[in-house]
Amino acid sequence: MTKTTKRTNGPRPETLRRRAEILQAAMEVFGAKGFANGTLHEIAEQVDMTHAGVLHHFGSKTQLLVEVLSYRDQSDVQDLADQHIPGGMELFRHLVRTAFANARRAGLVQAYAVLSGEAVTDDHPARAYFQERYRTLRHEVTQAFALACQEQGVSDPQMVAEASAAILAVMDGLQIQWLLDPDAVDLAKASEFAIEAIVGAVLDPHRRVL
Amino acid sequence: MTKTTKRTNGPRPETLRRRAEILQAAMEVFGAKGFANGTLHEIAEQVDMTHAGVLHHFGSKTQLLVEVLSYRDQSDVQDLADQHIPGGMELFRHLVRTAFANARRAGLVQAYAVLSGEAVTDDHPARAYFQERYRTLRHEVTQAFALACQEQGVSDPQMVAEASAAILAVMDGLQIQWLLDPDAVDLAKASEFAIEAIVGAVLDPHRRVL
DNA sequence: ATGAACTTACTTACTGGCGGGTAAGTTGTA
DNA sequence: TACAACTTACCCGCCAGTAAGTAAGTTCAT
Repeated sequence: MTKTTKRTNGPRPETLRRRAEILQAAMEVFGAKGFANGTLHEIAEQVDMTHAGVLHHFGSKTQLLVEVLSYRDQSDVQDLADQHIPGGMELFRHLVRTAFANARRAGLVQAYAVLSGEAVTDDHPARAYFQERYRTLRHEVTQAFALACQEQGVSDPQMVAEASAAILAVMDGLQIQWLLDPDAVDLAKASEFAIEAIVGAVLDPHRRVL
Repeated sequence: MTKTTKRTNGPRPETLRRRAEILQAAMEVFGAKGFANGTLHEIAEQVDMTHAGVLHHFGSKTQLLVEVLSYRDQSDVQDLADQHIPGGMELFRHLVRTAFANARRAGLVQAYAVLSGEAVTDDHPARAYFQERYRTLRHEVTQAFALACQEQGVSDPQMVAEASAAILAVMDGLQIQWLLDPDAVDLAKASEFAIEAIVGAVLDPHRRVL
């Protein structure tokens, strides 16, 4: 087994491309119709295949969803590989930039909005994924706060935890309002404002307005 | 037709009670499973009926959903009839109180979270409802800001619009995180913090943190 | 180089179950 | 008598999953 190990060849490159196409189509369909309501037939149609063909690659609809989610994460990580993952104040600026970028990617935004909503239903296959995702994101934001706070000589873990969750929450919540009524809400600007407000409140916590 | 006007008697009180039971059950099922995934059978079961019985009252599954939503609004309005609808700063305090109350009503919270997520899918029957709902809520919050701002001599319609959307957004977004991971997020406290931060930023807009 | 042995990427065809909707009957109540 | 509130029974279409077949490609021995 020196060079020509007869090991099961990883799938051919053409196959990999095909799978990526399916994942892409699945993301679109689940985004447009939801997981429960989207059908394998519709996904298959988009890549000129039968639904049985899709099942050949992914085994089951549930498995397909799982792979859609992890695939997207994987490519995101890859995109960030060259750039470094920003920390401290730079992270907040990064989040704002993301909001601006999202305003031009309604499809993607809708997919995450729909699926995260569905995920809170009983025994949903994406529940674990979103649980983990939020946990991770909150952790990252918390770290950023820790760095920023220490520079400013502030420290209040409880408040930072609340603020971290809140920042992710505004972004998500604004997306829903924006998807429902794009003209009524300026996704990018509103996200920027809210993030700034929350970060500001953490760094300068001497206020009581209510 | 003097006393015994043969006018279509409003449905008998017993019937009204039965319908209310169905609406209640439907809210629970749609909340637990989503609209697409929840079944008439399951709803009917909860009120000891067949699914055809439910259809007898509401005609179709879609119609049932619509009536569930308007029914809930109706009772909410009724509950607030004695109390006055708060305005100005009092509204923000009211929202915070609502968040505290919601932390003890996971079922209701889940129903709204699930359905508002589903509503952004293509041609969803609840889309119009949520569109209108958010429009109304934003308007109310905007009014409250207008009042509070004029007391403080601030005015920036653009900012107020963003802040209004943002406040509703945080509340919704936090609900999702909380439903996914109740131990990781303190719904009430985080909502309070975020609302305070955003209101604070509007009333004292001389800051630039990013 | 070539053909046999095997694997991969599908398709066609079928199934089993479900879920919403409908039609026709049954019972109770005004 | 007439209508309201159901139930039973049925239909139809959809959809995930499976099984079996086929046409390519890959591997390998010769």
